[in-house]
Amino acid sequence: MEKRQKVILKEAISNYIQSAEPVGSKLLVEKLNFSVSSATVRNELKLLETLGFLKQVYTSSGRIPTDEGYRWYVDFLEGSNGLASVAPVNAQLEMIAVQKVKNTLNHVAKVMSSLMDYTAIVLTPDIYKMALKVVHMVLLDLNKVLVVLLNKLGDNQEFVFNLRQRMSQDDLNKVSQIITAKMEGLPFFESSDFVLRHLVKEFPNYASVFEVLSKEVERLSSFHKTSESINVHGVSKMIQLPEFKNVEMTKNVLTELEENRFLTELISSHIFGDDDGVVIGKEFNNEKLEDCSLVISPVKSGGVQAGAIGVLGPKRMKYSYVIPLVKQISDQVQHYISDQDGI
Amino acid sequence: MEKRQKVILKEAISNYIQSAEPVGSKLLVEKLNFSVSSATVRNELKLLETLGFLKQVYTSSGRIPTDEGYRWYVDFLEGSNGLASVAPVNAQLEMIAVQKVKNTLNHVAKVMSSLMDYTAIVLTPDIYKMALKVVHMVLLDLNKVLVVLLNKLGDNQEFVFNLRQRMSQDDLNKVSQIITAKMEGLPFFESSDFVLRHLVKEFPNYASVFEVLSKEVERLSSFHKTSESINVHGVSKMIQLPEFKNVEMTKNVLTELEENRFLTELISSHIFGDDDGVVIGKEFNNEKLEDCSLVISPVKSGGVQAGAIGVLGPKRMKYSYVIPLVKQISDQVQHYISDQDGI
DNA sequence: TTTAGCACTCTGCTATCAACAGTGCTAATC
DNA sequence: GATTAGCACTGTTGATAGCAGAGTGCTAAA
Repeated sequence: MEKRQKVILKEAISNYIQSAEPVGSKLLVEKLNFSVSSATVRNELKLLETLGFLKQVYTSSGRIPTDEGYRWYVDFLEGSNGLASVAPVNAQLEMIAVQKVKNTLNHVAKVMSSLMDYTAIVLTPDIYKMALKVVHMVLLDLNKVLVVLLNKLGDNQEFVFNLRQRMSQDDLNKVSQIITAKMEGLPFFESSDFVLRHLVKEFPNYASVFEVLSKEVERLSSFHKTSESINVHGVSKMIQLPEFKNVEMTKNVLTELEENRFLTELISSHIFGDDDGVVIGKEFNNEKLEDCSLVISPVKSGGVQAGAIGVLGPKRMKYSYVIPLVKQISDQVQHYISDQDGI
Repeated sequence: MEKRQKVILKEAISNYIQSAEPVGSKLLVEKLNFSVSSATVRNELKLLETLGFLKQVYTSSGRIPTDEGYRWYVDFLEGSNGLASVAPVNAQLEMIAVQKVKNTLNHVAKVMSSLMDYTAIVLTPDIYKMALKVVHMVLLDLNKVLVVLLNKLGDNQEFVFNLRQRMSQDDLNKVSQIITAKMEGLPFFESSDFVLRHLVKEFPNYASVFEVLSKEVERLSSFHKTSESINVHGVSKMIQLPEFKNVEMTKNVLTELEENRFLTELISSHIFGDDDGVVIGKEFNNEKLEDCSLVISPVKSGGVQAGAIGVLGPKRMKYSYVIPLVKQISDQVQHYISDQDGI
């Protein structure tokens, strides 16, 4: 592609992103201060159409970008330094200090959604894959035990279960030590089934606790697997955008946001891949989201996956703003999380 | 109002609820197997319109209910035994056993939304008003402390804070005992500021912990006050209903569901009132919700407020199904919660 | 009190038309 | 060979009109 074509394509796409109106040759000549006529631009546009970057809404309408067009645009922005640098958003993020990672990320999503008209998404840590650091068990009530799992990330997670027989806090301390010794470094929910069964035999006097705990963890796992680990903010602003006049599309997108299994898996898988973290239209491989785009950035802390933040909007998204914003915020959050854990 | 008028009004409203189409005199005669002509029904309809229960969409269209009409209808259903009895929904609710109340209620909302096309809302317990039973503090890390608040309801809530100086678990146990002794029965977040300041003087050797804790609680309070205590399921199904063709209305409702302060307060206040738990259209005193209705039922456990479940839908809601359903489910949940706490 | 009959009103759909934005093509020009 | 002016052509959009249909309100009779 020649330089002029690139300039025209870029201008056409960024114009459409702004106006949501198909752009024509005349407008482009004006915007670009070109010394060529609209007819020349028309020829170029036609070429860009055969290349698959632009399309017409109807015969002899102006052009709008195809998915491939957006993809080229995003790659172009990322290649050249077309991405605006975004000022840190300290002010609103400051209150996030000491918090559980999950709460922190949810708050971040709220702040982020206030900075644009799209939907902010956070994926909170996958507790199943987290390496255990230490287990604490606290006797809350006569027979109610709070289990606190502290992972290597410095983040904690709790759940409660009922004992069948009375135990003292001292006993629970011993049990906690036993479990910690066996499971340190392992992902708790994935390994506990095997380990606990083993412990039942090894420590017959605590067999009852291990059995109950084992069953409880199993039950919790199946419950957690079906429950949300995704959090969403700013839907109401997004659906005011012109593309959401289409009720069918709106319905589809909201459905995917509510029954979030697809998005959860997509984001999870993208976190570990090494792509640019932008998914455009058909790249979702999901009809319900084919009019949308998603910008994702993982949040790590001390080399461990702490979660991810992302932005879902129409394909006609202000990539030049959103991409650096998401990166900026994920960087900041990473610092906050690392700081508070002293890693 | 005479009997025939009541029959006509009831039939008109329930018909509109089913069809979403204005109902006319001819249709009513058919449906009711009346031995009178459509002209007679027309006269009655006119009367019902002057009484304020029905209105026309335009001159000489069929009738649709006014807010007052819906109100009459709901009161009528509740007065007569027009409310269908709903079979218990044990199957899906069984997995909720030992869980924190918050998780339980969220799960219930999901199940409930699967039973209809409206939005299920749950309000989780207001931690600010809960009477404290006991405080546990657990040393998680070198300087990280997990605070566990157990309330009279048997429900627990945790938060984490960082110590300024090293302390042993033994010290923390003492501190926990001191706080528990002072604050038992009080609402923790509302009282802790005052109590903790006092403890700083009373126990100089623990002054530092009490100070840090005090600041932390203050920070957490302001954070929690702005955070959600509401949870929502089934929006995507609801917006497929014909009333949500109107984009403006959809936008309004989604906004209120996202920035849920209004709904949160409304539901909270209704929990303690002694009305029937149905809010219709203008009764919201909120323009954004004036095309909606809300059915709420509180969830109590051992005399204490544990939260609330509700259903938000269009005014044209299947009250005869939703009202008993919500009550049925809230009863069931109440039993589950009470059972698990052994109260 | 009820009803048949009729004029009247407003919607919702379809067709038609003009304005217009923008294209594609051709032939002329640099 | 690249560029451009000119023009015919295409499809959208918005306004307007016409028409069938559903449903009412009113009147006069039963």
